[in-house]
Amino acid sequence: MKQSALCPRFEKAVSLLSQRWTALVIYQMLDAPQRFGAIQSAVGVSGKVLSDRLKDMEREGLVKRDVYPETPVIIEYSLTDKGRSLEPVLRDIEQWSQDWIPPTTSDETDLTETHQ
Amino acid sequence: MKQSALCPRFEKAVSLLSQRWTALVIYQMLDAPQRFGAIQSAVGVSGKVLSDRLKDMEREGLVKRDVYPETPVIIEYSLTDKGRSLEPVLRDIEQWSQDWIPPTTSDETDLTETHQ
DNA sequence: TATACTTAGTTACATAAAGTAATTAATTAA
DNA sequence: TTAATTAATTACTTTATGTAACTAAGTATA
Repeated sequence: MKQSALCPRFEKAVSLLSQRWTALVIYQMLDAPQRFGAIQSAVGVSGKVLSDRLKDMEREGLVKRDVYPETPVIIEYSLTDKGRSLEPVLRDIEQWSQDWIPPTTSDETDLTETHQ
Repeated sequence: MKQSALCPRFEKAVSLLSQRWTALVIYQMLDAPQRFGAIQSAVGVSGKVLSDRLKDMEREGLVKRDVYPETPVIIEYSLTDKGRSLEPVLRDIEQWSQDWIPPTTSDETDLTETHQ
């Protein structure tokens, strides 16, 4: 049991997005190119896993790594066109979460209700 | 390091969709309610993990499990409204995969090109 | 000059998740 | 009776993720 009847391109896309942290990291980078530490504290991922994930995403052509040889050196991660093209997917997920995930008690500013 | 600055509802939605197999199982069920074995062979997941995943999804209110006491008994899984409401997200991912994931050699019917 | 701090990681180790294969209970078909 | 099917479960292995300490290069501080 290993064969699926699904489109391999779709399966690939899903496997990219279901790597833990990948979607959150891309979402975070929609705002602006960012440094390692900024991404790390924004999404709450460990250094080890973020390091792995950024390498994966670079290999997949979703993220670009730029080294600015200032002093001290600045390493900045940004989305490629391919990475940025996931924005609609992430916005849909964001909207869905507002519609269907109940607010937590700390979300006190919410006035609208979720379904279900 | 464990705190993130992201919306907890969005984080929850992402964590649901980044559970391995969850998106593929929902996608598969968009067609029709289905039995365990049909889902299993359509998406190529092991029985153990599918069993876990269906329980998770039931607990999250995405999937409904119906027992038809025919003989032999038929157990059918279907999407709830909440589960079905993920369809636009999955269609976006599907479209993205067509636009950005290169076809495999076995995708010989493709005439269009991907970017990059 | 020595000490501490920051950044962008890496390493070693522990725990959790997923994969594989065999097994089960209920029922049916040969 | 024996074999097959369905919807799982169990035991075991492999992979992924998490945690915490560490590093190298440079900077700031005492």
